[in-house]
Amino acid sequence: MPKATKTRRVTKSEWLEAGLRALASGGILNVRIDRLARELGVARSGFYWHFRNRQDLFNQMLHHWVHEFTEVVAENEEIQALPPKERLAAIVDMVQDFDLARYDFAIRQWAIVDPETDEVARKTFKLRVEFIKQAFRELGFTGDDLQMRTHLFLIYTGSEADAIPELSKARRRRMAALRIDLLTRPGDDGG
Amino acid sequence: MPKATKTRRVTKSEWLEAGLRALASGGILNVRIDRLARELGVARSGFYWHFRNRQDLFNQMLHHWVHEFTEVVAENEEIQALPPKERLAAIVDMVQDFDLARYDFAIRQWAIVDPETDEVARKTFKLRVEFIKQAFRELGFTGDDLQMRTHLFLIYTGSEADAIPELSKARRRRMAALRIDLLTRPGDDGG
DNA sequence: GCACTTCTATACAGCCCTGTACATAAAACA
DNA sequence: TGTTTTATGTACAGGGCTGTATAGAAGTGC
Repeated sequence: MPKATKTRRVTKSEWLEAGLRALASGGILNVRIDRLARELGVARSGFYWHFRNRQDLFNQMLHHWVHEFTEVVAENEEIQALPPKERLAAIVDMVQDFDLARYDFAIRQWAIVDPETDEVARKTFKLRVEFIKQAFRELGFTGDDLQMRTHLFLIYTGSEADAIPELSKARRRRMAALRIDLLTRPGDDGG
Repeated sequence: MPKATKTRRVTKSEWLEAGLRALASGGILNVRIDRLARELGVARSGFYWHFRNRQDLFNQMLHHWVHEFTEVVAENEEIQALPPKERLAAIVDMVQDFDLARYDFAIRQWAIVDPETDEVARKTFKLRVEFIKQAFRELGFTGDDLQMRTHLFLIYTGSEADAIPELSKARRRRMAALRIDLLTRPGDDGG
């Protein structure tokens, strides 16, 4: 029988995850070390063993966010191999299933205030744009039409969870299918 | 020649506007009375003459946000009189011209943390949904298709300024026209 | 000019939060 | 078992921010 430890121990990952939770629910200003410590049930001192200071945690949270989309979606070979329309549908599914947009909101707001975050966020969003644009390009869209469909897809997919939280999963799925149909429908010019 | 006043005077509106600016750029936690005072070039004491406390300012900021959309769009008789597709285009223009979505981001994040704000924000977003849905309904859409188009329009229109800030005004206009064309295009079933 | 209202500066008490120091406990490894 | 690594609790200094008290300055009406 394992003896119950007297003093709780918290790993670096736990601090990072607690920070990310705080970021998602209240923005970067809500990420306060003493509150994370209270939430984790320990004193703050352990935090400074894992991180130099608060800014260090911020940097690592940003880094985590940058790599999440890349690793889960952009470098996912199964998704890459799908034909474009199915690829878009798969991305919508993954964003929903893994809640991949849960920090986007807070990051955007953080970027307004912090230039370094702004630069990193811009690059990351640009990467997403290129990734989605490629799918629509393969479907034959070009120019403003291509750009418009890409933005419409991305903005919706990235904001749905926050903007429409009360939808049933079934209806969400039906509407996602309809949405992808509409977004991939040829234009008036027959292109 | 008007004598230069020695001590600057700040109206209630100025405090409110400064608070809203702080809200837009850093979320509700960024709204700090001493910072507003510094920005306005006065001491904090005047604030407490106009507002009971910080929460009182918060309430009035929320109230301001609620009424902005209603007064500028929903109660605008000229817009109401337009045929549905032109009405949607006019709303897109107004959101852009008056930057009507500038607090939406921050309000959504605020609502995550504060139940009262959540309730008010839900009602306000619901009002917008009903307003836009009416236009798509007049265009003949129903059911999931109606809901899908309404959400797609609203989420995009409400997030564009934050998500795609670097677009030229001309291109933004061209893409808005294309977008409305796509969103109002009949479905596969010919309806 | 004089009272009255409106707003301001200054000062204070108090809480929240960060970062550092340091002694100590628990786990990992020898 | 003893040593090293990995955390932990407690304590302290200091800045940030809120709300209150109070006296005074600037506009407003008479």
